[in-house]
Amino acid sequence: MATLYDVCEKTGFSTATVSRVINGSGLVKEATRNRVLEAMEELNYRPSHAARMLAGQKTDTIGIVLPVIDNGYYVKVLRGIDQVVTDENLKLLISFYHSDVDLVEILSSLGGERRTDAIILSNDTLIRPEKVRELAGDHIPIALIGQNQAISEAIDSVLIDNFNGAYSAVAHLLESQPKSLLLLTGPEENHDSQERLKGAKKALDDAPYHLETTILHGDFYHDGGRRVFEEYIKKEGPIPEAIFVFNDAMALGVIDVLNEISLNIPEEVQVVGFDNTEIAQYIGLSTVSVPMQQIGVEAARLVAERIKNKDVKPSSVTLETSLIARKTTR
Amino acid sequence: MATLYDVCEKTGFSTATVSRVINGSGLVKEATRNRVLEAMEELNYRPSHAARMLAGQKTDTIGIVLPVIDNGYYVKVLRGIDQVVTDENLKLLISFYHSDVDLVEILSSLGGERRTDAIILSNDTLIRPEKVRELAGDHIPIALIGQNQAISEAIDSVLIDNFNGAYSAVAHLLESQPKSLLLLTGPEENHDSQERLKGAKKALDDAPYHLETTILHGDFYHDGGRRVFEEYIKKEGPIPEAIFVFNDAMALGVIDVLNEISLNIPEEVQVVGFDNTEIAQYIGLSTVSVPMQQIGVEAARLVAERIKNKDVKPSSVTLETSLIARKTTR
DNA sequence: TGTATATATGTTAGCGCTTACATTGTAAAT
DNA sequence: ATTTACAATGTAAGCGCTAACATATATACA
Repeated sequence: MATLYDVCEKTGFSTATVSRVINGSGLVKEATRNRVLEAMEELNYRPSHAARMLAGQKTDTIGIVLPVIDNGYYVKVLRGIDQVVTDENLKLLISFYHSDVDLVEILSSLGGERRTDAIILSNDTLIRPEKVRELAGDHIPIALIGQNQAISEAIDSVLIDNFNGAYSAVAHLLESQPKSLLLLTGPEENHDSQERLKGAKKALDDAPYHLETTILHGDFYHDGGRRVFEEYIKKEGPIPEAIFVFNDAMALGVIDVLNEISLNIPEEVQVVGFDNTEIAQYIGLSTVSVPMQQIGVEAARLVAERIKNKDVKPSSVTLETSLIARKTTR
Repeated sequence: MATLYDVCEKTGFSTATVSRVINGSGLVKEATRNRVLEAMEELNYRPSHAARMLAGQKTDTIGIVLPVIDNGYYVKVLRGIDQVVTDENLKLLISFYHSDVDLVEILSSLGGERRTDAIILSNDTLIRPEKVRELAGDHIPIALIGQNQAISEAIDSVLIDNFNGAYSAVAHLLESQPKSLLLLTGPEENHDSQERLKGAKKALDDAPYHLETTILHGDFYHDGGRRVFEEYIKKEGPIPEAIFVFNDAMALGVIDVLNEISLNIPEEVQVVGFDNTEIAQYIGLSTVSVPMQQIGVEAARLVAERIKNKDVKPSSVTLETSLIARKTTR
């Protein structure tokens, strides 16, 4: 494996000069540059990333930590990140967290060991910002994806407008004046879910008439949503005329149940989800669209910018959500 | 940021000893180890990954290069890889390739610059194995995912049994003795598609009766499959009683068309796909299941093993596929 | 021709670890 | 008490770059 020294030897130039042509920094005579380039080519030379990292104190890579990715959601986020990572000529180090691995361990490995210049943290499990900083080594930029407002003030973050998304979902449902409404939320401690609930309630407050509404708590998973809904209709009897499910996965579960008991959608029951997943598109579920890829883009931009320009106050960008009316609502 | 020297200073031990406790290599007295550990803790010391890479000549990370990942397919592969990566205490560097980026550039950056100890290459775009080796730097283990046999002999690889998957798909279709069969393949130059075609033809050869069969070439995308099928039925008239589509995405397109012209599935037309994607599960598409996560696991194992033990002959593992009969076939 | 000013290149000291090899400590064997 | 054999620790030379600083060379201007 050829080193920079080999290039020096072959061309007769010093390490400084060769380094300059590699990095395009400093002045180098055209002829010199060419001879060096040529030698590099002939030797099939490639700079050692490790050495550059060590000497240059930067890694040219950003880390992303995601919950297990089955979700489909994060794939798009990843795409968005990749977009800017490619543009900025960075690399992407990815870590998943799940029961087996410790978030703490991941963060201190990516940040503390300086494997990455910045971290994008998609944080489902709540974690305090000071803790994040401490772990990651306190000097390295971090951006949070989809975290709550309180944390956002201390750390760069990209949020989605859960409130308005939910608001418009319920408003849409109310257009046809259903007599009863069911809200199937996510886990109670989940921030997205909380915000969506607020938005939904506000829409109810703003409604021109009062309607009976029930709130059920789910877990954001298909089967969980299905089960909760199933149990509810078994015990409580009357099926609501409109249902706002706080994510698409659970909405699919609800629709399964509805189909099984042969209720017509949207004639007898209307359903709106949240996320706009691929399956939602495919089966024509009315839902609130979340700009997943854009989330990735913004998060990556945030940290890429922060790498270049460290001490700026944390900023938080909130991305709009929008209702997509399809076949499960009228 | 504390360095190893700070730990030395604080404890009075030499770099060698401290390094030993960090790496658990060599003999260290229990008392010494404890004092060092303690000092590391107090200083909040974390070894610099860059320095270790440079000194130790290894990166503890493996690279994965994937085509744009929208696919859903690769998410699972990623999960599988993550599984072993977590076990083996490695990190994962991910690169996507698409029109914007050069596979050549990716490989020489991951391998040539020694950012990774090994590379897993999911190779849709054919590339010659010598080329891969050359680019990646010739010294670093590479595993191919889903490449063709010829290449597999020169490089570690994990394959899926396309032939038997397709065979059983067609065999399944033939059970109900349809009078006509349509094969909607992938791109003609695609290796998976070629193998599936072979398997399908063999099943036809082995069939107890002869039936009219048509072959159409698609592109593995939903819309492409839809279009090809639409054009076919417009021109050719008679709808086949059985259709084997070479992947689920296109199968979904076909089913859309079938629904639009109000044909009953599976009564009038049966459809089998390939891949067993999430949507296929959801809508009940009969299909051939590909053990995607397992592919990731095997690929990662292959390279992890190869990192430890370089000069072993390339091996190739082929994973079984299996037919899953659901609602689109009888 | 001398001096200032840019331009082009070289010298060298790290960056923070690992590891071969050298040294010292200590308990068992003679 | 001396040798022997490990066990425990230390010394120091890299690993392959970057970049501050020093130097040399070319061009401009007086």
